[in-house]
Amino acid sequence: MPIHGDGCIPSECKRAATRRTQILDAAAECFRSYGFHGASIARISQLAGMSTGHIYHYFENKEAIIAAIVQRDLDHLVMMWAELRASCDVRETMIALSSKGVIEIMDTAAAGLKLEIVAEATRNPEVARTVRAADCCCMASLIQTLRIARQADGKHDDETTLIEMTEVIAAIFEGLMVRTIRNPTLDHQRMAVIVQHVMRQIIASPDWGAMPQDSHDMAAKA
Amino acid sequence: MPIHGDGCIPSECKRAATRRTQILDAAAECFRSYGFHGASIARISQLAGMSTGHIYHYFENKEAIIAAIVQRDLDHLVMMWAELRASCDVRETMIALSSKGVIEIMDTAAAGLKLEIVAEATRNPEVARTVRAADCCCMASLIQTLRIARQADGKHDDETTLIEMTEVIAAIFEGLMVRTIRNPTLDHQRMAVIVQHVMRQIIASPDWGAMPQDSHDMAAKA
DNA sequence: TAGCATAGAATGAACGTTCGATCTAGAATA
DNA sequence: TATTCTAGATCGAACGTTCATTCTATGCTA
Repeated sequence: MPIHGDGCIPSECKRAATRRTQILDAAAECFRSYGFHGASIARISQLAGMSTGHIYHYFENKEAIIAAIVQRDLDHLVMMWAELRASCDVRETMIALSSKGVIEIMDTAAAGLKLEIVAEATRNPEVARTVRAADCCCMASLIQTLRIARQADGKHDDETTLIEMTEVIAAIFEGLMVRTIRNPTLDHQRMAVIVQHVMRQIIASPDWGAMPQDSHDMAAKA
Repeated sequence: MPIHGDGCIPSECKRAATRRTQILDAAAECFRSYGFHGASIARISQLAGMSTGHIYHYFENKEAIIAAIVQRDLDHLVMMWAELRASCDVRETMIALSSKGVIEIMDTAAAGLKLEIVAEATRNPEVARTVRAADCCCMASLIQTLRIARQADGKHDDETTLIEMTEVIAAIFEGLMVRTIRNPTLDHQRMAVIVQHVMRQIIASPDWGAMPQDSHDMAAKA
């Protein structure tokens, strides 16, 4: 059993943690370059600077490495949203940070791994569960933040409106991740400005409960 | 050489086309279920109802099958946009069709393959080229459509504004594709209504040239 | 009979994983 | 302090499997 129990000396734990991080960094890079299934343990171990067999001291199998990468990536996301929610002037912070968020989400290398994860979620139930759990956390944070921002405008919405607004915001951000790959000529700075504008619009918009609940358009036929 | 030249009899061509379609359908299904690299020729051939070796009569190798799948998927997309542009009452058609578009893009099975393709585009240059060429066509269609829709409102925008609005619209659609995977509880019909609303807002919004060209916010630090 | 369609076995490379051998650093002992 | 002991860290070869691709043989059709 490579996983250390209670009796481990701190220095040993630290070494193990370092090794694990090494492996995950190498794996992330390989997954980015070759995809989850295209990346081999041989390549990962080579990039991590250790033998192939040694990988199995820290991870049960390749699936476990994928799971750990997904978890680590999503943990980072959840933490970011928690920080935003902890800010004092939520409304302006939200608008200001949205620019930073756009620049970050449009980073091509990072986008590659994120999309790999989402694609994997459509076929790997365990990855799907992890992704959805993290999404719940992030969305809850964002909903809470939006609620406070809108309350600063004297608006008191029902939960549904907040959820829907949050979903649109999330869709724009995650959509930009896809856009930057489909269209690499996209001006990131300009998109950041536009998203700020859209955020202001959404924060200032009237309660979406007023929107028609059903439509008699072409969607009904589908 | 398995690729047939000019001298082929129509019935043979038809047979070959049918076989090719069979293979592509099976491959699409396998790529959806296992990913590009996780899907084996053995599985594809089994689902297509033929031997593994026979696949190579119609495609040079696995890469060629991937390329053909990507091409076919994108051709369909390009055709859809061309149809929209050919419509007479462009503005209302655009708004009405956006609902249908939302429902279609939120189909989980189809989303899986589309995301697989985008993820592959981040690491496979040939797939990237195909994806970007198709995106150019689609976006040009959408820009032209938006121009006509806004002209119906008496608005005459410069190219940059149209491009930017189009990118935001595209981001929302492609973002919803990701959202429906991250959050399967999302109400598709409701999202269709909301997107219609957003489309109306964008078509009616003033020229985005008025928006500040640069921002002195946190994005500048990045 | 000529030529294409098809099957399925054969091939060699690459894969994930296992395993026994070696190394190393610190604890225990003398 | 010098020596021995020991457990985890590390290696790299080996295993069985699966992969993409090729090859050969057989059927079918015109």
